[in-house]
Amino acid sequence: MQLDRMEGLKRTHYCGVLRKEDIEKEVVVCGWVQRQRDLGGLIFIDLRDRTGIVQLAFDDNTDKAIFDKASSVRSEYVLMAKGKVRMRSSINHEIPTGDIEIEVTTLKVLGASETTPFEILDKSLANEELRLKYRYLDLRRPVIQNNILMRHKIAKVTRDYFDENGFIEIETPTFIKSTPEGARDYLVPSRVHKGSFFALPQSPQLYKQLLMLSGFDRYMQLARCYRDEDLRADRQPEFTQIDLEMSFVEMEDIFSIAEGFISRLFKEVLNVEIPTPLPRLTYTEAMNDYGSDKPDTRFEMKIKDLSDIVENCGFGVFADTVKNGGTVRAITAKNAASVYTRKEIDKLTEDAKGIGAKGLAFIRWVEDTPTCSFAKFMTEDEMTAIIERTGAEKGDVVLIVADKKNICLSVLGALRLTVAKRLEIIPEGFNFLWITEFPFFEYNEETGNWDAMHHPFTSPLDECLQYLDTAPEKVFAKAYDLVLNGTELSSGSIRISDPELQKKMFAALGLSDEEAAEKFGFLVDAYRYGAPPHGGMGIGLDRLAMIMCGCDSLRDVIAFPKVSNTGELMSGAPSPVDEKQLEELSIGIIKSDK
RNA sequence: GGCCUGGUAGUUCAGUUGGUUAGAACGCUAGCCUGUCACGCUAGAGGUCGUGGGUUCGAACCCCAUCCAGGUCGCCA
Repeated sequence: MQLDRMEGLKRTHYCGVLRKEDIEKEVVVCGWVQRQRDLGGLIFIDLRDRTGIVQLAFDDNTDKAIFDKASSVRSEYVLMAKGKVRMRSSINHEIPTGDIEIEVTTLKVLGASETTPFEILDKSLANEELRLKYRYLDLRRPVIQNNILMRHKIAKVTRDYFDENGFIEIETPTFIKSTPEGARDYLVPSRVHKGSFFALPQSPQLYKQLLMLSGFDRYMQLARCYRDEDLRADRQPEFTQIDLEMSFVEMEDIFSIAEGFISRLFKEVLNVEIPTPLPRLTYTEAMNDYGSDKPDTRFEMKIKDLSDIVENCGFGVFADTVKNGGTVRAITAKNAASVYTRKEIDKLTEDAKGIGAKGLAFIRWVEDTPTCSFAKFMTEDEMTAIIERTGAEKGDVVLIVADKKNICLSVLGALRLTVAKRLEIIPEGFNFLWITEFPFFEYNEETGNWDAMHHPFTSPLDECLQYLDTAPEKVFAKAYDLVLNGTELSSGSIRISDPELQKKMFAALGLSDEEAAEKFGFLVDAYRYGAPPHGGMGIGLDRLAMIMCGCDSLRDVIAFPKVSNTGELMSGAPSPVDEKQLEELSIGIIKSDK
């Protein structure tokens, strides 16, 4: 195929912007062929660019040469067309440019295309694996282009907002010192320092804290972050955070900056009003009511504690659990009895067992009186009390888990989501929620140690300081998460700026001075030279874009995403490298039998 | 690493109890067609049934292993 050259021809309009008002104008448009319709003596071509589609018209009687060229054009050819905008003889009400078409006088074929592996349709019929292998074609689809465009708008509004509020964007390094805490690091071998490695940052955490000590006062960055852990629909190994840190602030100041950002962002990008201040729940409330530290509060279905009712009942599973320090709790699924048949509940039970429950007791209220498998062990008063506590009515299903408190709550929290999705009772919309007062310590059953739940630089709540040495479980942190529709969007804290307090925290975590110096030496040193009170947060840009675009997967809002084995299907990364490259780095590959 | 789901034409899928030549739609190619817009009509090409092994007279179908993709648990301070 002989391709044409542009020869000085300039685009005057994007395809999707032409309207009735442009009739009689000479225009030049560029784009890809969505479809060519050859009617015999008449050809129509839908030309597509990132703004939309416009129809090109060719008539056999007007110009035979152009007509023949148009007839040779195939899907996804790249064209440049000059011509006059005119009214269509039959209007297409489905598209914005449906009133007009371009009577083409100059047609240039700038790029030919082989038949694509899948059709470039907005509602693609091809599966994701194929689309990711040919991601550059997938990215031609308007729905994906709109997502990428919205992501751009989000980034733009973010920079505008924080700039207007005195934040300075500062880039922090992406080759940094590896620290053993947290997620697994991606490592980059150093050629100069043989046997030593850089790590890619999991977040700019330490650097942004140092920037506060340097006096930059308000910092933000659209920061690339890396974690070498397994993927999920909402987890990619490389991702972007709206990272920020502020000096001379307390939690409330950070909340109000973040809330101002959220409401501005949703107004500008989606024209949606987010009322502020955003609602808050403490970690303890969230766990007790919803069995999750990132509850989806768009629907109720709160967890109810039945322990006091069943403590002395005749049903051994319940009574023994309570007597052994466990708990018995329930959720009530309204009007679920028709969906959740015996068989369906059995499936739920399997789900529950899969996530750690020993079993699932239930009440399925179909007839006039509630019935359940354990009723024969209960007194009438106990049953009445359970019905009253759970608020169950005819048509409802009550799911009951008896176990250690943390298992019981997390299982019910998971079931709550499963059931709500199945019953389709989750309303549309954007439901923001702060989770506050996280526990500082987390008991590690394997090691018998108390680990930091957030990170060791998180400030404890002032009123908890007295329990540091005596009762770690009573110490809560100035740490907070921002949750949107049940997705953890952001995590942040007020940091410790007092070196003495930091020392105490390291001690409480079982770190000696030497160990602390070894792991965080430069940071600990820095705090000895005048540290302002400061805190901040990191907001997941990808997750935010995903929810704002109404997508279920991060892959839909990332131009070139990774798949579940952390690879990239298009380029085939990661890949083996030359022996020579490894030699320069003094790296050998250990062959494993597995 | 565990569990669940899927892999058949370029694409999306169907494929009965294991039984003759593995089908449909879209796409593609060719021809016809002057107002289409998911154009229409006619004809045609197109398949290692993910891969390897096994059972069987016979496997897309049953068994085992393995690869790939998705979801999820572990993991993600």
